Amino acid sequence: MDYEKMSDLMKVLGHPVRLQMVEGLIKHECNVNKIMEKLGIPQSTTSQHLALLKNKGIVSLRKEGVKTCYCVTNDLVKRLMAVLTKG
Amino acid sequence: MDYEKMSDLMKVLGHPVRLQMVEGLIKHECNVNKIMEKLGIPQSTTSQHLALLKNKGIVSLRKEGVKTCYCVTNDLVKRLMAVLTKG
DNA sequence: CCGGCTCATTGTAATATTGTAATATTTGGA
DNA sequence: TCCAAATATTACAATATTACAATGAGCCGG
Repeated sequence: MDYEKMSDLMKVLGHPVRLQMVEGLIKHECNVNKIMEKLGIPQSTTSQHLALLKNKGIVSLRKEGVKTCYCVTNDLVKRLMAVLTKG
Repeated sequence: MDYEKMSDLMKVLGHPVRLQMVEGLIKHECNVNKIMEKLGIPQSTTSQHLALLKNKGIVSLRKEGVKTCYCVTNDLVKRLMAVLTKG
């Protein structure tokens, strides 16, 4: 087991906003505006968290005109979230 | 789902040393000296990480004379680690 | 009671994370 | 081309985390 890599993954999930983002983006993809409205946080903060999730390979994005739609594409993260929501 | 609580849990696992500690302490309980030798880190550092794991309800301890034996008692964490080691 | 062994706590410097405002970029329509 | 909406990036202050040495505290054998 690669502790650096795995702990890095856990660290990204170790923030309430990102955890909520990930939970929502597993259910359905969503653009930045919707996410920031849903979570009630500023646009730059939303964008930064999403950038982090993207860089860690947790979410992927799809451009739809001027909008950017994010969704979770990481299977390991999906399995981890399943454990969290059941427990 | 309590995002604060769950992200807090993930954050604790978001450190390579603690992740390795938890993985080991699921398999068998261990005292501080053994842990620090195994991981090759100073005693105070070891003790601090263990204190954090204890405060977050991830590990429990048992005094055995002058030694302190730690082990993982948190089922949710055990399930999360199972996902990490399989994936 | 003194010694050493085991572990916990504290102090502190270095580093990382976070939140926000300000600014830049990209895109599509008039 | 010019504008506005949507998103990304940057800069920076505030805060949190981290590692380690030093010190403190508890337990036992002699």
